[in-house]
Amino acid sequence: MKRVTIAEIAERAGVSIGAVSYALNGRPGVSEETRKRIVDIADEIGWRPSVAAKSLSGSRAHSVGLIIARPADTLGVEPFFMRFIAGLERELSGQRIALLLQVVEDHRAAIEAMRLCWAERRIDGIVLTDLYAEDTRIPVIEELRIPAVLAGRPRTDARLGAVWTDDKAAVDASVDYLVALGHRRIARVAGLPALDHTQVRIAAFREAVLRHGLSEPQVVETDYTAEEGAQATRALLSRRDRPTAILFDNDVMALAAINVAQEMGIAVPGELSIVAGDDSQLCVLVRPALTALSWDIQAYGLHTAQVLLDMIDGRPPRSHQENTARLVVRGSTAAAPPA
Amino acid sequence: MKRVTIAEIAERAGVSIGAVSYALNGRPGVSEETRKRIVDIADEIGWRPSVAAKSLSGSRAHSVGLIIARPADTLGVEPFFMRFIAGLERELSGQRIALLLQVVEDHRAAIEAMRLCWAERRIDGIVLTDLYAEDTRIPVIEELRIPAVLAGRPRTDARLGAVWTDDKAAVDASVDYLVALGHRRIARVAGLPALDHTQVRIAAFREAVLRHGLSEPQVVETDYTAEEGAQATRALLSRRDRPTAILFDNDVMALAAINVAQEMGIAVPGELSIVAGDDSQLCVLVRPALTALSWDIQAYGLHTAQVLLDMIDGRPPRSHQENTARLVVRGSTAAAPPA
DNA sequence: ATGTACAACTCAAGCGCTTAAGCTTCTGCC
DNA sequence: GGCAGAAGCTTAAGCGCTTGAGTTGTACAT
Repeated sequence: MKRVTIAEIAERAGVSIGAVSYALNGRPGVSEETRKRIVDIADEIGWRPSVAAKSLSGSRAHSVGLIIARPADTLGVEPFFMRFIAGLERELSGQRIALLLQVVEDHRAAIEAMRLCWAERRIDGIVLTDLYAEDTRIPVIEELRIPAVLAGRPRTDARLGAVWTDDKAAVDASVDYLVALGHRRIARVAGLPALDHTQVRIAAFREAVLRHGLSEPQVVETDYTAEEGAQATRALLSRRDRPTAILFDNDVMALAAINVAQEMGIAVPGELSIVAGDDSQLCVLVRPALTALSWDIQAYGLHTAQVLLDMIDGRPPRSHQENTARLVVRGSTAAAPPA
Repeated sequence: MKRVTIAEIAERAGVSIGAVSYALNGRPGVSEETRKRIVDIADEIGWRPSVAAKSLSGSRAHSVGLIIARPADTLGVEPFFMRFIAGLERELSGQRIALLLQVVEDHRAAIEAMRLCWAERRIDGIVLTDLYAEDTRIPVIEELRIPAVLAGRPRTDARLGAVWTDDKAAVDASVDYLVALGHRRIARVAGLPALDHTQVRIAAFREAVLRHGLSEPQVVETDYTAEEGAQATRALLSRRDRPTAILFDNDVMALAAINVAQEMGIAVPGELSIVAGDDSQLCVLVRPALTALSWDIQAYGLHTAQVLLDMIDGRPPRSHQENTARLVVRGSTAAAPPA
């Protein structure tokens, strides 16, 4: 099966292969008439550019990398990534850019993978997720000068694109809502402390609680798993002055908390209100349905891809802010129990 | 930033670039001594092959494609894909093969994406998931002669690899178990009827029910969503001779069923036993915890990649059978209520 | 008539690697 | 001594495309 190349198009059109290249790439150098003839022939014989040849001469790989650094078994539970990827794709596929996915264990492995992909000229740019407050990947990105976009808060110290959402506002809204319901003892079960947004949210939570003049804010840090979520909840609910409302950093832990409360004979939402940090189908399916912070992850992916592609095209890095998550109220929150 | 090429290695080693190529690819044509010298220099200056150049000359793209054909919003819920991908990766990354992921709406779009990727020489092979009984992608794969592996039952009509699991045995085990618990009216809420394994499982279910001499098997087909799962459950439970046990084709629908039963005042597992078709963290987190068919999806991905890579290397397509899913018994199943 | 400018091409080098074919040595053997 | 054969290289032609420099042809001003 012989490959169809521009040489064949050139021959059929009776022009040089250079002219064909100009024509097919929409650059000046050929008359509109010739261009049309060439494009028609290309369509007719079903020509497609060889990415390898394009990359080799044009120095563009026509792919971007997404390197997810998480232990494999915690991945399945997160509905986040598939949605995010679907969003990325929506932008990338239109521009004929491929998405190179890698799943690795940790940041060390991610850095190695990044270096390799870049050295092999497999990718033109990279999407960084799960940003740490101190992220070892960033210096490497800078050193290698890889176009990169952060799925998270922009950094002042780096010439990187960023797509982010106002975590502080979302936390504020949740706390305000619970306070309005009469809650005075509100706790937070946070995710991985190393993650940048975990810190932001914790800070926002502290501030909001103090702003309302409530008692000393209680925060427990976890690794996002159901196990640690349950454990944290158990600890909080065992205290004498147990909270009447808890904010969780994702949905899985919030769900685990419902079970813990049931175990301990604490009614949800009668005696305990629960707010989940991520919204997913899970929140709707469970009983009581979980009040959750909801936002458009697919749009997040889409915009992330847009910012990255802009950078690859040489435009300056942008910083795009997504809409703030909305609090979707369901059955897991109610007025605080009478003191 | 100049790229490090084999030309530089050749210069440093005082040999021709041809010799370097032979040396680095472990082919005969250079002495062991020279080879070592070349490899050392390559390591020292941090040389990495340009995939583009390799592809262009060697006619291998060093990537495989995974084109997921599903509407984006149903993707998030499925823990399947992330696990599967993690498994694929475990094999691919070791061999420096990249995974090209695409998410498209339907099979028509998937075919288009396949054709394009192949024409552009972006991929060496492809993984097919979500096989339909009549799958329009297969003729295209055959026409283009793309090395491909089916994540599903082997087809006799195609020279394709396959990695699969014995769905019939798994369904049999579930039915046997329920019958042993005394259930005589068992129903099934199946997934998408177009999917090949849905048909296999339905057939297995019918056969098992009849084998046990039970009443006419009841099967409802759905699209896997919680909504249709709930609706199907509601219909089944509204019948005069309502089932005392229902098998679901995934976990989300089983969960929806728990809610429906609660709505209708039917106790789970007291009056109704529920078995979920997929196992995920969901099953453990919900109350009652769901009895489910559990299997190693990551291994499934791993083996799928192995079979595909073998084919790409020119070995004949293999058909590998995974371990049959085990029934993990949790709180959602119990002895049948007394007649 | 001559020069200038520009559009529309052609040419050929080059991207980084593979690989068949050719060229030197060196060894072994009759 | 002479020759086959092999080991260990080098050479150069690709792979399919881009792109800067060069060429031709036409229109228009001088």
